[in-house]
Amino acid sequence: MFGRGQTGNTKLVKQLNREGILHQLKEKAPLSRADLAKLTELSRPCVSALVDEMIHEGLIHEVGVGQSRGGRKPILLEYNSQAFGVVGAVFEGSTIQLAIADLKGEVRFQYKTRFTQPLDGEMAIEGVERGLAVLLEQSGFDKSRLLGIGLGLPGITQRRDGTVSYAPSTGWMGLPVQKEIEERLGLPVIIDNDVNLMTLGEFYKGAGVGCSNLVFIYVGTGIGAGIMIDGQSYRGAMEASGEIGYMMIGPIGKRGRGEFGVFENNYSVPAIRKKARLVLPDADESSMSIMKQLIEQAHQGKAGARGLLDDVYRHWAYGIANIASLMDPQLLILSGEMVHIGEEGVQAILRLLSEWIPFVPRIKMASLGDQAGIIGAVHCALEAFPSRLKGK
Amino acid sequence: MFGRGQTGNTKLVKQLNREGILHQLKEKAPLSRADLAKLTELSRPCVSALVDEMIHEGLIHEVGVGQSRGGRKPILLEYNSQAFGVVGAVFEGSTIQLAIADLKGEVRFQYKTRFTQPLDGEMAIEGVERGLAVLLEQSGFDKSRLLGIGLGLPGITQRRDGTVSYAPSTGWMGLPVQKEIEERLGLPVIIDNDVNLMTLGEFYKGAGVGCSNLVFIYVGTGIGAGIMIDGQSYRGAMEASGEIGYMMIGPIGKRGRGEFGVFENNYSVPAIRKKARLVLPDADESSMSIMKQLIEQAHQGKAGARGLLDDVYRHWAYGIANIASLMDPQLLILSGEMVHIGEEGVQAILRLLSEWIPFVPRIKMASLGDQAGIIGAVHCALEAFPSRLKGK
DNA sequence: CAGCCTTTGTTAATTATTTTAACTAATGAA
DNA sequence: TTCATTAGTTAAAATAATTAACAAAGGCTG
Repeated sequence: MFGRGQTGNTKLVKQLNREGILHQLKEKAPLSRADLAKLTELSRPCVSALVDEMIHEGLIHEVGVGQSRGGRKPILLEYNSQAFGVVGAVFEGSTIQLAIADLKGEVRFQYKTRFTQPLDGEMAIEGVERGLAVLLEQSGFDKSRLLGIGLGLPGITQRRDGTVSYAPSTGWMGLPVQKEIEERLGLPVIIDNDVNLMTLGEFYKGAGVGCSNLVFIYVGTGIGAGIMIDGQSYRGAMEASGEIGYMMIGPIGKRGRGEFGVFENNYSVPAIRKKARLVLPDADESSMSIMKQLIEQAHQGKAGARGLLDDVYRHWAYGIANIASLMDPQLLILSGEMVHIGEEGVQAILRLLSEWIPFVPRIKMASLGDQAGIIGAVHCALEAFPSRLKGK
Repeated sequence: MFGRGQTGNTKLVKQLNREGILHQLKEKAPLSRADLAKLTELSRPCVSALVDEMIHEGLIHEVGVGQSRGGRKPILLEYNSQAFGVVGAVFEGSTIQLAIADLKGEVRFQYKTRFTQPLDGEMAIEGVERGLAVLLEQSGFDKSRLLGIGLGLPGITQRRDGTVSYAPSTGWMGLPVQKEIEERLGLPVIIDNDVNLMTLGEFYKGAGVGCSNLVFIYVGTGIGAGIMIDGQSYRGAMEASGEIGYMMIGPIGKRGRGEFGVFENNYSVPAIRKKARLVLPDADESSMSIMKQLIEQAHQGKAGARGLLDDVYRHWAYGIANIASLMDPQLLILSGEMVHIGEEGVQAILRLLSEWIPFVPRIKMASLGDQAGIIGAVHCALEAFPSRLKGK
């Protein structure tokens, strides 16, 4: 039934049932006690007792009465998502994003700093400290109501010991980020890879809502993926899953051992930009999306742009085909630079896929933009520091 | 704690605890009641009660007393793995393999038929019926003690409805295998893809023992993979995971839509054999392992063989690199034709991998040979039809 | 608008299961 | 022989769910 030989006692049942009730309330509020009894398949007295207990603890609120369905009017209940809060934080290049969210994961207050230089470890940690202070002050949120911090950063993170184990781009390897920040801020911290958190964000609040089995692909400075299996983030044996920048796609060339991956060297944004320079000497070197430029120029009939565009679609499709054939996900979410290829680009990729693989997955664009990471960070904290432990 | 909002009552706790006790006994028998109390973190009276109940039901046996550890001698208990049995069955090309195993998954009786022609659906079903009859007669095993049948077949199987959804090689698409056999034999049936079952076999009894996070790769007539995540078989959204024969590795060429995959077309056994014919005109066309031949000839200094061998290693390594970068498995198990490459071949592949990816997974050869499938089938049945439900 | 049926929610008794504490049994070592 | 130790059991207490009965509140019908 549950596997892994875990045992339990009546306390476990109670916790399970409390969780069951909260779970329903988070998804389908407002609900009456009677509704909850039906949904959880618990008896009405049991639901009443647990609900009353949780109302006492402040986890649930009564929010008025509902319409009668031919009898006594139901007393509607809602999850008191304001009882506690969590912090989400994301480091990215030279910026730090911070947010305070409620227990539903809705971001209430947000803050962003941009530094003039790429963050080093010390700056980053100090940045979070100062950012949180500002956020608490401006919002008037009480720090004692914060359950913890979910923190996203580039590179491979070891969630267990809270360190960064591999990060060629930032040089933070070996940094004990979690411990440092926990000591400085006096709040529990959970760290995770930035792409994993974007995946979590899209899963809970974006294009992946309602889908328990998906792969999220991000193309930016690097290329990475996040995996949700059975509603749970899959991080791999050494927390290094989703490092698809290392897939063997495109020319292999010569490269230092253990540096950047082949796929990334050929089809990340910087790589495409470099190729574009050869094909489009008059290309816009601004921060404008390289894919938008390519598409525009291809529409104008420029053969070089058309050729490169097709090449990029083809190789991205290789990556997707590899992922789909191995994992058979319910849904694939495209993000980062990929969102700029539009419906036309997706169709081009789907056309290629249908030539190669028998089961073509559903493909959607990411819907949260650059908020995905911070929203994911918030949910990461909610997963790691559930409020129910507070009540006895 | 458990997620997914499931609820329960005291019955659930009891079942959980019974499972916990059985789980320990399956792994570490013989154990005393006191040992079990420590291992399961249940109280001694509780363990005693549950154990006595299961002894009554015939699930557990007392097997004498053990050495005293400074006090009263413990009464040793063992899981009564002979209480019931399961059947494993595998269809492969023109052969049917059948086995009866005990509750530990140890194969007790085995049977194999070879037909002169490739199996069609009707032949296969009749073959299982007759084979089981023979097996029951020869072994004297009582059919009423069989919990069910685990059945492996090539192609993509839908475990839910028990049909074959995709099988270009056998033409069994749409066949309601499960229902047919259940009706004919009066035993519950669970079906699964053959490579998934081999994976399960290696996981429970072979190279993957003790590793909860692995990918199994099979190269034979086709190329396929099986995935274990967190001790559970991962089958994907449409039960089509592990179809790595469709990875984009090697020349793409022209091919009918939705036929065989690119990787498979280039680096499966038939594909390699075809290439070998060009390089080695005097090659042995017998059933001898093509990799053994290649390696032998390469050792004799034949450049053509050496070149093809390196090419095969390189492209298999591409596949492995793709899998490892996406999934970060704890262990990779090589099987089928791959087991013939030996330590030397594995080293060659590992050397390539370490050039391309930062985290090279542990690699092992499959250890069960052609028994992997049938052993997996047996465990598949054990997972699907647990005996504990029998007792009340 | 009175009576009745329905839905919501609570109360009290019952049931299932675990735990705690105390006890018996068996054994090796001093 | 005695004592400390480990194994296993018994009886009472504790926890939490369910069942059955009831109270509260509202709509509908004649």
